[in-house]
Amino acid sequence: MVTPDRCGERSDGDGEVAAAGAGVTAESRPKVRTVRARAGPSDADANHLKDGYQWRKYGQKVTRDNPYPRAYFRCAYAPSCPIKKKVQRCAEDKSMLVATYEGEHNHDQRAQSEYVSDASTIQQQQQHQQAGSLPCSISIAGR
DNA sequence: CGCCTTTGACCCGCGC
DNA sequence: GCGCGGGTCAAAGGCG
Repeated sequence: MVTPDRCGERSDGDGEVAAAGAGVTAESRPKVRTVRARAGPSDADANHLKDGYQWRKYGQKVTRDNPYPRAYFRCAYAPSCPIKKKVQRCAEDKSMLVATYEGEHNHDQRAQSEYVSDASTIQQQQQHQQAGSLPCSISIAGR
């Protein structure tokens, strides 16, 4: 897809859900990471948004918040993964996808090596996540 | 043969 | 107490 600006929107550190770190403590800051990714008009990006993990779609529902259907994904690589992923489009920008990651992965992230050419890069990505700044791990732009 | 995707229905929780 | 919304699970079909 023509999405060179992979980090065009950046997740500004859970700015959507956590409402910025302004006085936000671990209590008001659940393990929810909201990542905004630019996707093409095609649903292919939303249906197979590969962030480095294997996801299995387990449901789709249309909410009143968004005129577009919201997709629910679970980690298919590790059934015991407590993480949950919700993907929905921007009501104002159908070309933008909002991925909400609830929880953390319970298994190794080696699946990410599929899209990362260097193992050391994985460590950098993990460090970035720990730091709280999501480096736009979405690789939809790679398509 | 295996895995993944899609649709529908059901259930639970919260709000008024 | 009732209603609405959201979320999850299950089954079937299709494709690789």
